[in-house]
Amino acid sequence: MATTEVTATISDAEWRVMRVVWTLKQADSRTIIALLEKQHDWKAPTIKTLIGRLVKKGALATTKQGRQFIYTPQIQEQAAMDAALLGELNQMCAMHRGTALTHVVDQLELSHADVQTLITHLEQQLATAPASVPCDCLPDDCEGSCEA
Amino acid sequence: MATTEVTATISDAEWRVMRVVWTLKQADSRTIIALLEKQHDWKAPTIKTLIGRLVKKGALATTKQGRQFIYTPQIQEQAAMDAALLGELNQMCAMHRGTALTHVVDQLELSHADVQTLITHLEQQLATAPASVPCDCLPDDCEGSCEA
DNA sequence: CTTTACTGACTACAAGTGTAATCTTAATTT
DNA sequence: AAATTAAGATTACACTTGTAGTCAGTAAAG
Repeated sequence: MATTEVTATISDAEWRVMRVVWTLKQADSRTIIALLEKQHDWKAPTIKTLIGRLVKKGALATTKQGRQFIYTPQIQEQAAMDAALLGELNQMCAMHRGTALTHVVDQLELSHADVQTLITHLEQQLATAPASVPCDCLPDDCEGSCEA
Repeated sequence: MATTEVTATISDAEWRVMRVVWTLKQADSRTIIALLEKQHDWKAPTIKTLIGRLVKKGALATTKQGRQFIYTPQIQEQAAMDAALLGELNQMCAMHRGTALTHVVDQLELSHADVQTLITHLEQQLATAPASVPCDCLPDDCEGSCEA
């Protein structure tokens, strides 16, 4: 099956490559390399390696076009972002996620529309939000307050 | 200097160890190992290795207590969470961060108080929020719409 | 005092990652 | 046709990470 494989694990450096391909929708290696050489001080072979790994991982597809390849993203940017973020949060203490989000929101510059959307979604959650979310760092439930 | 070293890079597996020590405030290896063996199917030596790496990285401090060590976190949990999350977001396209946050918020269970706090902070941002946040995936500014 | 058991140290090892050089083949230029 | 260039493939290599075995020393038990 695997209708939508969001599974591919993309490393930090590879993420940079994906970002330009996502933005361009599709690109040949010459273009990718030119753009990334400007952003980082990466050598061309470094970028080639990253592209190759992304193809092997299934994150980029290739279409032979004459002598070269055209690379196309095989995973959606937004889906990858959502998954990465959620994965990160889910490995942290549940009790502190809310505070982390608040701190992060304070540090980010979000558009007016995004802030508005967030508020709307949060207000909808208010009704059903639990009074508290317990710490889930220990196997049994010490409620985050069992002293050693 | 280095008054507050939030720099230490903590891997996924190491994060699990930190979570129990953060929650217990301090612990000896016996306790850490007992708890983690219950959560994962890790062998004791695996956990010992992780503890050792965290000590080397400066994320845990040791206090000799008789034959054993007492391990104490050297970085704050909330600060580490904030930094990890912000770091993750900052390596993603600025234009899509807001949407990612919305999606993530929809998937998380946050406490009533946390949701309320988030709303408050977001409402404060509304006033100064820019109309839009441009894509920053390309070196020059193609506004996320330059076709290949 | 000797044996046992547990703690921490050392060693191991494959996979992933960041970074890059070199090689090969095919195309472009002279 | 020969020489140069460029694209992708192959190879390299150190460091991190996940996972774990083994060893050594000291304290506890007999």
